[in-house]
Amino acid sequence: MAAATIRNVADLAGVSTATVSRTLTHPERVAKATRERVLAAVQSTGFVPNRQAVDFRRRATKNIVLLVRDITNPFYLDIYQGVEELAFANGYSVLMGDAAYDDTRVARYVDMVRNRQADGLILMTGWLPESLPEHNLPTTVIALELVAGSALPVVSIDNRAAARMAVEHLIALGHRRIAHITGPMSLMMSAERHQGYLDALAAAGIRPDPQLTFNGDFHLAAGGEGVRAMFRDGADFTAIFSSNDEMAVGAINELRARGLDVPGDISIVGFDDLNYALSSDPPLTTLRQPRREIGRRAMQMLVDLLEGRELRTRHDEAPIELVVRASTARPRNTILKGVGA
Amino acid sequence: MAAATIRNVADLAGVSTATVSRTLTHPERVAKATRERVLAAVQSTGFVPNRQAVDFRRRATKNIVLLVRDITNPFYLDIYQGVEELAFANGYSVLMGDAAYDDTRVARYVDMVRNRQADGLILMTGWLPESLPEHNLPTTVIALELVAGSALPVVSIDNRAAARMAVEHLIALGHRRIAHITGPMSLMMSAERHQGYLDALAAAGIRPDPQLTFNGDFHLAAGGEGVRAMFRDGADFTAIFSSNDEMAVGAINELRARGLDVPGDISIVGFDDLNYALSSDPPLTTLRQPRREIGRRAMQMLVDLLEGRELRTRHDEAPIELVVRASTARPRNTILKGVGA
DNA sequence: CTGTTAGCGCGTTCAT
DNA sequence: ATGAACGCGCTAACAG
Repeated sequence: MAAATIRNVADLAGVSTATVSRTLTHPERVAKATRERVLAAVQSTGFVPNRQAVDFRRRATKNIVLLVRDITNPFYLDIYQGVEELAFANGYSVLMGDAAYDDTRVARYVDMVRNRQADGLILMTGWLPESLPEHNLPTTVIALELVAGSALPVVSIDNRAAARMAVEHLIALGHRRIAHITGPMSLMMSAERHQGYLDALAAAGIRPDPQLTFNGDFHLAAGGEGVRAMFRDGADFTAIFSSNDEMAVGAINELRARGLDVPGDISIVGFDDLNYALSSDPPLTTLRQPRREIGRRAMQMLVDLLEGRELRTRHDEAPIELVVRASTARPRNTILKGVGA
Repeated sequence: MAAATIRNVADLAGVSTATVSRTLTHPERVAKATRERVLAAVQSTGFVPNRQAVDFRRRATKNIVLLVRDITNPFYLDIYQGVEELAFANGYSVLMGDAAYDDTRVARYVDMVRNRQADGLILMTGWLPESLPEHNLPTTVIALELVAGSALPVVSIDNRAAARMAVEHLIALGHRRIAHITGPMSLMMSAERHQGYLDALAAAGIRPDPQLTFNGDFHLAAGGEGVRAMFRDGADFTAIFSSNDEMAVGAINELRARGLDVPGDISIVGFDDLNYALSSDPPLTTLRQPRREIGRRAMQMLVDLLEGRELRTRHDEAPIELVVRASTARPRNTILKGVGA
């Protein structure tokens, strides 16, 4: 049962291959009678166009590459889902690539697009190898993981404003000694979140204490390390803003191990709203990113680009929401003087 | 800077396109002098073979589809990493598909292989639509999520033996009233794990109590539901074996909410060793699956199949390890009569 | 409206 | 050892 080709269909229907092709791609340009004859032949042969041949001829693959910084981060899953959803709706398939913090891997995935294995690229690495100037890139959209100094179209969130919102929540509860566990400072978003933290402090007239900033790496262990480091330095704080949920959980576990209560002794706000946030004990107050929606928008942007449509905007910003759960409360032993609630 | 074609190279080197092609694919069949001339021309034109044309000609795409049951499950991430690692090393790319528990989606991804968008398939759904008899499948390897009655090559673990190991650990600690929160019983692995649970009980001469089995669905909430249901039924137990970590965490949270201590009052063993297990409080005793290695092996098997090599085995079994952490301990108020430790 | 003709870019016979 | 010629399966330009 070798797959039927357009030739078989043409012979069976008594027409040329061109007519079969037309019937399938521009049915309105074919006489009704002919069309029906062709369709019947397609049916009876079980003909399915060879996608490889079609794509070769059209010089398009209908594949796109979604390149992420670190595939083991569950964070990307919902984004993938959003991307896949819109890709599917537009007839595209998604190739997921793992940059794994490695320049050569990024380069190879970019080459896949150049070599016509894919039509476009959604970049979520947060960086671009120096050897790859962006004007030399194929059709690309950046999602979420901003690349410093890039002029490529992007779908993101306002990290600075979001971080500020989180810290303002703590301030409104009455906290003034607030620590920040950051992400890797080489990533633009980490710097922006730290800036938002500083913004909130400044707006409340709180002088930032350098001892209360710990540079983490987004992994669980960094949360505990941060807490340990700050205690070792004799730091004094009643709340922590962690730049992601994973480190927040690490921090909670470390605090617990030291006999401290969350939020009784220390309040914690995370960032992301992963499953972690819900399954942790106590459930985490955190910033929810509309990940799936971000995936959708990025893919829509890429499709628009690929099909030559005008872009509504080159910098799309998705909304962030503060989800208040049980890991934040008023500080103990603090007399609130008309601050917020 | 239109991309150079083989024609340009041939002209520049003063040879035929056939010779250029040969130089690139079978260098030994070309005279040294000619070869060097061709290679120089390749250099100076910056020629890179058009992958689409090559693949079309060779009738291969160098893509494979990794189809998972539910993409939002972080469980698959490490497997993906292993698959991608070996794919990358062998010049393949990975298309990750989300079956989302939906027959038509499975069929669609299978069609992608049929339509030559990919060369092969790694199936991790745990089921196959009835409309897709497996003899009608493209080159396929099953990983981890066994399909009942399938004869396809597979990389998996011994779920039954692993579950037995977990329950024996509890028995060795002195537990005798042990509950089991299962996965969806429509999945073969859930049934196997339950069988392993029964095996361990039987070997220890413990009569299984139907009241102590709760059918979950692998989601966080099911853990809590299981605990609630068993308490409502007046069940009496000192330990729980949960068929995955996520439900184990759900169970812990529910027990805590009822003022019970883990492992003081109730011991819990999970399955998978996801991040959940480490980040939970207390850290979870669980069964570690070598996920990345499983991914590697499955991809190696698929590559072997695709390139016509002999398979070492059609049923590869990866080793499982019991990781003892802090969620299990001896039962309170129980006098151990020479049982294990 | 339909058929003929001409490739897309490459790998591979089959001669030489 | 090399080149001419062919074809993978399909679509698009051009006639008719």
